[in-house]
Amino acid sequence: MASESTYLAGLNENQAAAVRQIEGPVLVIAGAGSGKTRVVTRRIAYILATQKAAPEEILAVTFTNKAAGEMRERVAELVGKKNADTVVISTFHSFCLKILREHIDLLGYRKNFTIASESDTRTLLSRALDDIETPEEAFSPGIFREQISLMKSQEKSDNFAMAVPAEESKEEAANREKYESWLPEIYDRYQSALRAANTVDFDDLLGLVLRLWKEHPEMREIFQNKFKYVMVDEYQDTNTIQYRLIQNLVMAHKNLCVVGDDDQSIYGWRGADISNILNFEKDFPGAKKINLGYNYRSKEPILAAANAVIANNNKRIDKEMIPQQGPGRTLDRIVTADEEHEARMVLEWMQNIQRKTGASFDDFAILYRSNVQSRAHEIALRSVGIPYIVIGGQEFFERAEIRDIVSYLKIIVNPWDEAAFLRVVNMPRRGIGDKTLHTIHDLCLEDNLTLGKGMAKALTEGHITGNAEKGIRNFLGLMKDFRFRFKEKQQPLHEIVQQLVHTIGYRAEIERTAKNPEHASFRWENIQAIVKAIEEYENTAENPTLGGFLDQSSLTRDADRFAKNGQDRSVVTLMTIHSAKGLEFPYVFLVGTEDGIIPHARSLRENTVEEERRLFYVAITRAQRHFTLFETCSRVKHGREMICTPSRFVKEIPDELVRVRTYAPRDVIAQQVRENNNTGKGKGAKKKAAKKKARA
DNA sequence: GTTCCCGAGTTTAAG
DNA sequence: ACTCGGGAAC
Repeated sequence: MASESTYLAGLNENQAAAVRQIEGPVLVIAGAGSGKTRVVTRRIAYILATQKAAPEEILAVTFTNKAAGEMRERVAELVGKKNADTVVISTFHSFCLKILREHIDLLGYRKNFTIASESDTRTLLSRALDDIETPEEAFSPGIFREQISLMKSQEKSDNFAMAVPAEESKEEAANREKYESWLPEIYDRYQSALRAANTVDFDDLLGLVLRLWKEHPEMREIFQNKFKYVMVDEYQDTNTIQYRLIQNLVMAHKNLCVVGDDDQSIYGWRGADISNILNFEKDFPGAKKINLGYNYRSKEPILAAANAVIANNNKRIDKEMIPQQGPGRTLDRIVTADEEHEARMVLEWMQNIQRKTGASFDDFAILYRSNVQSRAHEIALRSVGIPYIVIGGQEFFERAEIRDIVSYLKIIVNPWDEAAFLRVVNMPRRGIGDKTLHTIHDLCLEDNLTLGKGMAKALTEGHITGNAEKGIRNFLGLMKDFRFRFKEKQQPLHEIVQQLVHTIGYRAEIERTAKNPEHASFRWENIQAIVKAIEEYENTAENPTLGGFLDQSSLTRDADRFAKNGQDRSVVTLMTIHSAKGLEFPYVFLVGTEDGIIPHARSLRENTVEEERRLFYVAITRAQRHFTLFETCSRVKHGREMICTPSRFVKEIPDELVRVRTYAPRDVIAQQVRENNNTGKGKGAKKKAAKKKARA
């Protein structure tokens, strides 16, 4: 192990101060591009060098797997792989999952619990809604799901008040009150359903650890003693539960270093509480506050634009990043006619830059506010054969066929998993429909039975007959058989899964339901990919089990996967601004810079424009060399063509920092949109022809 | 009486 | 892509 001073080399004064200050509470304000990861990784190495803690006594918590992976890699460069692998570097969710796997029985769950995916929670909520007394009212499960998640992440399981929008009509207020009045019952039913199914949702993962520590203080002590130094990355994004977890953990020694930037707090919608970072010095009296202050990433105009925009926020720590990369090209703002035109201009612009600079595809990122925006750009890129990768959006583990197989595996691991059961009990179809499922469900509710017992009862008491009975028996037999095979461990996991796919006749099912042969082979390839993924897991995990694979896949999105493995060839990256946080690219294109896109329409209703501005700030600060804004004059939303106005944030960038290039006359296009919408049928060739003229 | 199939309208962001 | 509602098919 090198001496302590080794790890201070090459750092600026404040960075070094943050590394050296290992005792007591420390708040590091790490603006965009300030060398945050460098500071955290050096700090870990520094602590090790002082020999005040062993690697396994240091905990670093991040929000994403990607951040954890990168941190681990860079710690390894400093102190070697063996040490780096022993330091506990983990996301909140996987940290908590590990604890629950060992101790959840103290809370009355079984240790083979499964993690409910987002769609699982939707299934359970829909069921709960079916069960309530007044079915004539139309409820959207999504609103309950959102609200329940928010309540859980803010640790307010008894406060059912929903947020009141800035401007709320009488009708909206009545609607909100209707939801509020049902919320306690729905919450209760949903939570019982999760519990009965021996499943936990993502929020429970954190909440249950907190409960464990509260109800079993000796458990908390174990972890308090284990971790002598704790670090939290992206502290501005912590929600109340995460805040309480960290507080509980460091209570005794207060050796806590949090790193964050209030200007990059963009997860308020999922319960992140920016006051956690704003109040840190109050929470931890005597805390050292260190502002990293210098930006090593972006050229001057980029940073100047970002600084100017973010200055319009009221709730923030006043600060301005100081550029270290020298002067550069001003920003460009490209005004286009519609989405297609925008996508073509992105191509043209990219090729321009490539011709002038020789930049590779890897150097470009196309960022957008919402995943739906990616479609137009994918089509355009494909049309000219430019390789690209879309991060996020429809992810591998979210695909229907993958979820089917995963659901089978979940039931094998956890026979009570109702959401998984509902998904596949009739897939491929076994003649089990709504009626049969309701019969079973009602029996379970009535006598408080588990799924398996309810089914057994339904069969023995003759509630289910004919095809449905055959189907259920068939399904139960199948589960029993495969549960046995997995338990025996005579073959590798992936081979048994392959057999499962074969036994249920999934290939035929795909052929039968696919719209065309290409679709069928695509879906079949996905199935092969998951078998491959299991094989890969078996080859890398220390003690591979089916449950272990499920845990891993529940907490990993393929965005992380791609980031880790890297790509052999150079590709353009497409992703949301949210997924781009923490990344940097020489050339960044932000598309759809219109009011209603960013700031998102919903944020205008709900009065959360400051968070949207931070999002815009995050987008700008991803760029190293050059930043380009793209906007359109018209856009099809919900099947109707709409006139767009430039994002208010674009107007907040000082004129001298932007060069505007208009490739479509806004007023002419607005007029056309009005005409098209008036005549009713504006879609198709006619409209496109008119647009082409406008551009010419 | 159930289950199956098809077309319609809709989706803020992530672990 | 996913959920719904109506109507055909079993």
